Amino acid sequence: MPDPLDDDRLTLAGLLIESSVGLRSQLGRRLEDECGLSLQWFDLLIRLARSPHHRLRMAELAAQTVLTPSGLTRAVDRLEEVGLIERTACPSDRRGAFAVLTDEGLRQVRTAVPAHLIHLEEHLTGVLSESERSQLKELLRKIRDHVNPDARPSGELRQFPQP
Amino acid sequence: MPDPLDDDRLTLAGLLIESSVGLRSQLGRRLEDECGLSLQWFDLLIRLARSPHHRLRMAELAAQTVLTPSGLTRAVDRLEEVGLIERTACPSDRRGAFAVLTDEGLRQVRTAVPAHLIHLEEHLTGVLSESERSQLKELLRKIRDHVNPDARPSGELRQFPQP
DNA sequence: GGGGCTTAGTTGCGTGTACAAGTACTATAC
DNA sequence: GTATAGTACTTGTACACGCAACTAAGCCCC
Repeated sequence: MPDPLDDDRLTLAGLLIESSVGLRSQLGRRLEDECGLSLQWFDLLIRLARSPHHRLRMAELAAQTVLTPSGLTRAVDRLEEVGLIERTACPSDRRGAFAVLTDEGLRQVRTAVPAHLIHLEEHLTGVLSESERSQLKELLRKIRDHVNPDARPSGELRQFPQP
Repeated sequence: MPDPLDDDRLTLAGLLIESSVGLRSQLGRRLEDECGLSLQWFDLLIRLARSPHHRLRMAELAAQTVLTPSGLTRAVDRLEEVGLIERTACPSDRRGAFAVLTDEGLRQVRTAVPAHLIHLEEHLTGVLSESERSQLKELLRKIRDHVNPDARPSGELRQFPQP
């Protein structure tokens, strides 16, 4: 009788989590050192940068990221304080708010992205062949779609309804 | 000229992080509801359970988990308070401390693991075929070993020097 | 058009975390 | 053998996060 403590699925889950946490910490350190942006901020900024008009509703942004709506509110507060994003009211729904990238915010993302791509290459894609990368992408997409179906775009540009 | 914002590597990194975060939040919720253990605690307990004599040096445990030494100290404090683990002095190095699973701690892990395996099956391995699982495992192992070479065992039982 | 119900976002509060400084011990050098 | 450097862990402090409760606005339906 095999000990359930040795189950293979535990290993797989452990590897997934360790890879991700390890990668995050490496990328975060590099980005912080070289661009003065936390990974969290960079993540929010780049998602806005990739969206039409450089803006997204708070709820959409929250769904795409690691944050709860509450966490996003504070994060956006901080980003607004340093002038990288702004809030604007939604004309068609007065409850809603858009987070909009400022010019300075866009400038910072565009500066940070090339550095980030280098880090990515060093810490992630560098150890994988072309075909491994696409294998991994498909496998992870399955998992992501299953555990968090709301978080569609993370590179896959989806069709946003124009605001 | 392709926009660097659309680079494929960003997608891959995003998928990895989203998968892991999504999985963690699903697993954490289930485990909390059904076993009264946070994923953090479960992670610590299971690592001890898989180690010889059900014990590990604080530094080793910290390296294997998501925590810094400081974070681990508090986490172990809390686990000690509820009687799931204990600290014992290291005879050969009086600076060091072992975290040791108590009988109650071991009991709780052994109770939680079967439930956790079911959750794992539902949220992770269920969407993958046998061959996809082993593909994914090898890919992730490469990444994990690259981003966090200290975190060897997460299923791969390594040979510990006997204390 | 005024009750109920839902949704979008924000705030109060407790908890958990990391960073940096501190303590106690070990190892190295001379 | 004693000064110096390094290691293993712990504490002080500050901050970011999630949960739950709240406000405000939209939606429905009679």
